[in-house]
Amino acid sequence: MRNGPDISEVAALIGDPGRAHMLLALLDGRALSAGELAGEAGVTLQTASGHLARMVEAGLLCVEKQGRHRYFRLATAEVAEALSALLALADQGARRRVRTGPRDAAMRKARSCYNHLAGEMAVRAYDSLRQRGLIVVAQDGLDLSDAGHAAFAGLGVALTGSRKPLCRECLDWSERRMHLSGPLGTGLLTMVLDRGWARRETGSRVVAFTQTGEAAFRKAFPLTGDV
Amino acid sequence: MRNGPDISEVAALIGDPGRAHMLLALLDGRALSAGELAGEAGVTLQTASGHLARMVEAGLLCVEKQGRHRYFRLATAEVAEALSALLALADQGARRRVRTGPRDAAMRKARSCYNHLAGEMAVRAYDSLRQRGLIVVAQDGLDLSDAGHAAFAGLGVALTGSRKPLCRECLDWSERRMHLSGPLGTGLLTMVLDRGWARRETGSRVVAFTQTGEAAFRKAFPLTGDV
DNA sequence: GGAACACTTCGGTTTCTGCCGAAGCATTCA
DNA sequence: TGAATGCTTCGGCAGAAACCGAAGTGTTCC
Repeated sequence: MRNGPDISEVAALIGDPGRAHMLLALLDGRALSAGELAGEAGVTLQTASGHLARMVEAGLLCVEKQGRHRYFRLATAEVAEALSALLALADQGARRRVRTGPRDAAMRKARSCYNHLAGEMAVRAYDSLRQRGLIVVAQDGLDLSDAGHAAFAGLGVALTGSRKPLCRECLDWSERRMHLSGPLGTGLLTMVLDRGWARRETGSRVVAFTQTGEAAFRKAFPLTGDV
Repeated sequence: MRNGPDISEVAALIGDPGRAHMLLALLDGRALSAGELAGEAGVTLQTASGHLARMVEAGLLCVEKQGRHRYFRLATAEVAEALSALLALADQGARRRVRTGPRDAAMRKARSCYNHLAGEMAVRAYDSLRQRGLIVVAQDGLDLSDAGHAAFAGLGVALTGSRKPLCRECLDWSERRMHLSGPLGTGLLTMVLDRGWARRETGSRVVAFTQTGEAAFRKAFPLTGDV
């Protein structure tokens, strides 16, 4: 008998295997059509349609109509954060029986989260920026210092548009550390892909770095203690 | 059709209104008996017992047997984090219809989260410590600098025990900012209560500061820009 | 216009699970 | 030892919802 927002409604929505599959498929930030999501969840189109309608109604997803397709994506960064937190929980629960497989190694190293970079490489970038004073704690979140602006301009990351909530922190479920999200995190991911330092693995959230790409990334985001 | 940890299982568990009520009741970090939790959820004892058994089995809760009572508490900080993330989601969903009531003002100002302090006051303490260089980004999380150790000793916060993951960051669902968790966050909360700067409001997570207590807190954790 | 396609809505079946009454353990107190 | 208390287990019921077949809406292509 308590007031306040009702967790159980959202949680129950995520609590259906079909819907959970769809949400996880969208966690990399891309927009997928209803048909693709139905295939992902392993249900028929009409079942998926019902699920999607409910998730849009609840504010978990947003829709973009394009011709005879309807593309769905996660509505807000909060949704991605909640999913990440639940992933960490489920992971912790499963960790008792099985050891993390070799397939997960690539996921731990680098993957896309919502629309930014996550994993070891993302945490490295975050720590490097913090250490070098390129991002600083501001009144409402993190802010990019002047030197930081210069550094990102040098890397070819465009940071136009509203610069108010330029960068945010996001908890990393494999590293249990913070990494960058927000426009800055998004710009970082697109930069890495544009430069060919890494490419998305089809059908998964893995972001696979090339050997030279990883070296370039490490050089761009040095940490004290590096060789 | 995907591998990886199964979110839906945990989410479905949290997705039942009764279980969600119990979990939220435990979010302040205290241990409650099965009977108290049954009352909280508004169900009979035998129903609650089933719910609790399932949540323990899933690793959401842990039990401590004491005489003929069984006390339940959240198993890990990850559970509290996931609940906070879901709270943020549910809050965002509800924000469309109703405006946040006056009762919520106290919650926003200060409340207990798991076993540490959250809300505006907690964010202030975190920012102050960051600004003054008393906590620094370390290899695996945050670390307390030597000056930080001295400062906390001066405040009477005991920091014995394993000092490895001394402080962690935790996302604040009302402020959307980081605040302290971990031993340091716990110590902060107990210090505030011990000194009589604030007291827990019975039956809620609100931590109510006294007028002098708030002034003392603000003095102990100054921010540039203060009067 | 008609066919193909992407998706939604409707209706009915089936499965799941939350719920409580009753009975069963375990612990404490007299 | 017996009664009271706190909690768990069992069994059956009732409501919810996930699912798919079939039919309907809107868009594109020929």
